[in-house]
Formats: sequence, structure tokens, C-alpha cells
Amino acid sequence: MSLARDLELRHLTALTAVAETGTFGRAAQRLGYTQSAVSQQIAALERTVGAPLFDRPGGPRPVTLTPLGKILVDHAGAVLERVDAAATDIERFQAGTIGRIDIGTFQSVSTALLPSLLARLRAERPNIEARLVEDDDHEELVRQTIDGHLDVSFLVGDTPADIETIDLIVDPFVVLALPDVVGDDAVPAPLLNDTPLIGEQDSPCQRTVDQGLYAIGVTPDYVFRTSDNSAIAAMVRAGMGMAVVPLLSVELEDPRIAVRHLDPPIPPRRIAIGWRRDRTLSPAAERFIEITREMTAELRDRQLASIA
Amino acid sequence: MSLARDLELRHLTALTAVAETGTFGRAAQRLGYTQSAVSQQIAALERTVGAPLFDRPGGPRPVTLTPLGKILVDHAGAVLERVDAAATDIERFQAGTIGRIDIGTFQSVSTALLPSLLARLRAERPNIEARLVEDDDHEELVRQTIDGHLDVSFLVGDTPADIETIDLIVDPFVVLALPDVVGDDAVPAPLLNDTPLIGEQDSPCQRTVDQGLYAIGVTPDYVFRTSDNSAIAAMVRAGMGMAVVPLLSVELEDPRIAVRHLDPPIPPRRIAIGWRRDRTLSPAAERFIEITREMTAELRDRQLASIA
DNA sequence: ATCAGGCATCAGCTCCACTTATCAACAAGG
DNA sequence: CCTTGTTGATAAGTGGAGCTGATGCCTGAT
Repeated sequence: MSLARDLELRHLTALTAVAETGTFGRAAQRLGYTQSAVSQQIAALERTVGAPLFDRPGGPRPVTLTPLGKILVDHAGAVLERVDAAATDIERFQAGTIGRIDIGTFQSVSTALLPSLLARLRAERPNIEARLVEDDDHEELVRQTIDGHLDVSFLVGDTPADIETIDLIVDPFVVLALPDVVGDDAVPAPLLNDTPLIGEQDSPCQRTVDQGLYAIGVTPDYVFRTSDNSAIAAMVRAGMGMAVVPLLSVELEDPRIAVRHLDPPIPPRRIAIGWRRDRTLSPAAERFIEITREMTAELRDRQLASIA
Repeated sequence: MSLARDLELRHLTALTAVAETGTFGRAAQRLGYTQSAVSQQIAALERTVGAPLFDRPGGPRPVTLTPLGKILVDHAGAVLERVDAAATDIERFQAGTIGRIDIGTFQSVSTALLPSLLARLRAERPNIEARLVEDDDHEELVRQTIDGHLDVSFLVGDTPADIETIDLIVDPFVVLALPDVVGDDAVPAPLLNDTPLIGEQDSPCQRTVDQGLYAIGVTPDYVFRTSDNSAIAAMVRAGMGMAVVPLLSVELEDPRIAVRHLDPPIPPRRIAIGWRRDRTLSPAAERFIEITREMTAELRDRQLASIA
């Protein structure tokens, strides 16, 4: 007969119904039961509580709550209200209109992709909360995706088997130069050996660039390094030299800067979005993935159209 | 499958147990069920919610909450906490250590009886809240006792059949006078016809006094009226005249004032405590009634001893 | 490849909760 | 005073829900 053990929500709704209608019969009618059923429910509740909850005056007069009944009704109201809140919350969550998404990302995605993705998500589902964890270390993102800190994460490179991924976009490394020092076609790799270069400060991305250059026989001669992408473009525009950067980080609209492929190319980064395999995603997260696929597909088409 | 309809507390406790232990089996052990039972409970819960709450990786690895499961666990925690609060609250209420008593009273009881009663109640059960409704209209107190606004009420005079009462004390009307103008025995009624009187301002109590005086052949000649009891005593002490007041309102310790019975007496007020018959009283209210009986019994003895 | 640990499923049984029907209590009205 | 209508309680019966115990299947580890 311990209270928390045997208490049932059904009994509490019956209690409030009787308290509000004043008779067992009307309460039963409201709940879709028989009078007998409500009578037994209240009796059961009184048994678990150990004392009467209603005074039954007999005859056609309405029953009234005992002092104990009043107390329990108050609590019942609070409990049922909380349950109701849970119900609507869950409904909305399943409809995808509320929820929280923890997204793993790294710098180029953060600057080039995420703003428009999040803007669209926000426009579509304004009550979804997105949290970003930015880390340029691929392994760290993978780890947090596996242990559940992240719902989804943008990734490059290989991923373990228990991460499921969708390839989004291939981000080639391109050469930024002044239009008059390069032709309309791809830039031949040896040219870079005779040219001062502008680069990022040490970062996983920059290391990928350098390894790629060495692999095609280029020994880069950096005359300037910065962590600011737009500073790189400014340096190139000022004639300081050329730069090898991921296409994603390039503002494509500047006619004073030529964007050219390398020949032979450096292996491009393949950007994907991934999540823990066999873990259920929230509707919100699924929608985010879908939005990401759509918008990167559009971006891919524009990219192909805009580069020589 | 509507949520608020089919949700059961048992399922929620199972949910939190599994979430905390990480496996169905250990959760079952904690709850005193078999693994199969917990499995079925979670399955039932998932059926009412309409989506999985756990990801089961298979093998010896622990199950993990889905995003939906996390949400439901949060709500379950809140609901169960509320239920727990209700349980302890009810337990304490039934033990009589908490609760609220609405007490009906009128002036002479409020000043002469209630302070010590409430002091003792407070000393004994400090967490019981007492609320007073003071009204000198007997009928009003009866009405509020019947409709449930009052748990118990002090009453004088007749009460309807559906009020159950316990007689507490007989409060005689006595004469206040200077010791040297009255003897040691009861004051003969005719004496009052030759004496200026001090009385209360118009009130149900004063009307009872006047009717009583007329009934024994006294036509009162009031030279002063006040609503302040101590002012009446001061006037008598100053030799302005005599007063006829309920004994309860007299501070008995003043040697400069004689307290005498009337001969013949005015019918005294019989003070009782009453409550709605066939309504369950809270343990707190029952204790209050008991305290009142004890202390008024003591008072009665002291009263008998202290008056000629 | 076998083993162990974990959840799902099935069959069976018990017991609970509801319905139907009837009873008892009480108030109101003739 | 008796009748009538309204109310809750109760008994019996039935269907289903929930638990147990056994088994199957999946997965990771030895």
C-alpha cells in the first residue's frame, strides 16, 4: 500500500473528475466509464491512501472532498498537468517543430556552409535549437559523435564503421592569383615553385595543402601566413603572390582574383555529414540533414558552373 | 494511443530505471521484476508514444536513450518527483503534523480562549496553519461551517441538526462592581435598578445581556458604553457604576474589582465547539478539538474556584 | 568458432478492471 | 407516512492486461 508504488494516473483523473462534477455518475459519464467503475476506482485509491477521500452524504446530494481529498486533488492537478505538458511536448518533438541539435563542425564549414543552413532551418522551424561544437580535429568530432555529445557532425576523411555518412560536396584545392599572371586554364604545378605563396597559419587544413603540394613536386615558399581567409584574398589582390586554398573558403564574386584548378590537382577534401549508426535521430536532426543535402547539392551545381 | 490517456506511472519508473542502469535486466532487478516484464513495459510505453525510446545496440553493450527517450525521461523525472512529494505530504497530513484548520470564532472566545489554545497547538504541531474567521453573528458561523468554509467553529446557542457539537464551558453573566458597594454574596437584581451601568456598544452579546436584565425586572441605565472590555473594567474601578458582562471577558486578577453572580441569574451562554456532522475532520482539526476540550476543562475548574 | 551477455518473444496463468444487475440509503413530495 | 427518484455500494461474471519462465536470436569477446 505504499503510495508511490500503487498510485495510478487513472485513479487521479477519476478523483479530479468526481471532485469537479460532484457525483460519481457524472464523473463516469465524462470519462466514458460506468458509475460502478468510478466507484471502484475511488475505492481503490482510498485503499492505497488509507483513508476516505470523499464524504458521501447519501441521497441525491453531491459528495464532498474530505480534507485529505482536497490535498490529494491539489497534487493530482499538478501531476496531471505535468503529464499533459509531457504529452504536448512529445507530440511537438515528433512533429519536428521543437528539439535541440548538437552539430559538429570545423572552420571552413562553419564559415561557408553553416550560416545559410542554419538560417534556413531557423526560418522553417523557429523553435529548434542548434548548438555548434567547432573543432578542426577530425578525430575529436568523430569521438563526440560516437559518444553521443553530437547528434550529427560534418566530417572529412575516413570514418569508423559505426558512423554513417552522406557525402555532401567535394571541395577541391584551387589557386588564387591575379588574372593577368595566369591563363584561363589550370595552373601548372611547377609554376608554384617560382612564385611566393600566401597561406594559412598551421592548421589541419594547411597541413593537407602542404602535403599535397609536396606530392606534386612543389616546395612552397610562404611569404605570408594568416588565419584570416579574407586577408589571404587581400594579399593575392595586392600582388604579394598566389595562394592554394579550399574552394569553399573562396568568395567567388571578386573579378580581380582568378580562381584556377591545379594541374595536377591535389586530392580534394570530401566533406560529408555523419552520425552514429544505429542511433535514432530526432526528426529535427533528420530535417537538418535533409536541408544540408539539398543546399549542398545546389552549391555543387553553382560551383561547377563558376569555375574554369 | 493518446498519451495522457494510456500513460502509466509504472512505465515511467521502468523508463528511468532502465535509463539509469543501462540494461533492462538490472532495471528489472532494481524494481523487483523479471527482465521480461521490463521489456514488455518499455515496449508498451513505446507503443503509446509511437516511437522507440531506446536504441538497443545488441550484444553486451548498454542500451541508450533516443532523443525522444531523453525528453520523456526528463518529464518522467518531474512527474515522479511530484508524485513523491504528494506521497510524503499525505503521510504527514495523516500523521497530523501538517494541515490547515479554518476556525470560526467570536470576540470573547478570540480574546479569552484562542490565544492559549493556538499557542499550545503551535507548540505541539508547529507546521499546522490555523486561520481564524471572526464573526459575532452566530448564524453566519453556522452557515460557513455547513458550507465547508470552516472546519470547526466556536458556537453559542442552538445549532441545526447537521452540526455536531461538544459543550465546552458555561459562561455566566456576572456583575462587576467596587468591592465595598457589594457584599461577598450574589448581587440582588433590584440593586441594578438603582445603579448606573456601564455596558458594551450594541452587539449580539450586549443584546443578550439587556434581554436577560429585562427578564429579571431590571431596566438598565447606561451611563457609558464602549467596545473595549478593559475600558469597562476601568470605569467600574473609577466608581462610575457597575457592569454586567460574560465571565470569560473578565481579567480575574484585579483585587480592586469584585466579581459577583446575579440573583436571580441571567441565562448564561453555553459555549460549544461544533463541526459539520458526517464530514470527515482532518487529524489536525481533531487534535485541535481535543486540545480545546482539555484546556476548557481546566479553565472550568479554575473558574469555579475563583468566584464566590 | 564457441561462449556469454543482452533483449525479444511466446505460452500460460493469474489477477485486475470493467460491465451488468441489484441493493441500500436518503431526500423530497404527495 | 409512504412512495419515488437519485445516489453510491456491492456481487458476479468476463475479458484483457501483466507477470513469469523458457526459449530464441543477435552481438561482441575470448
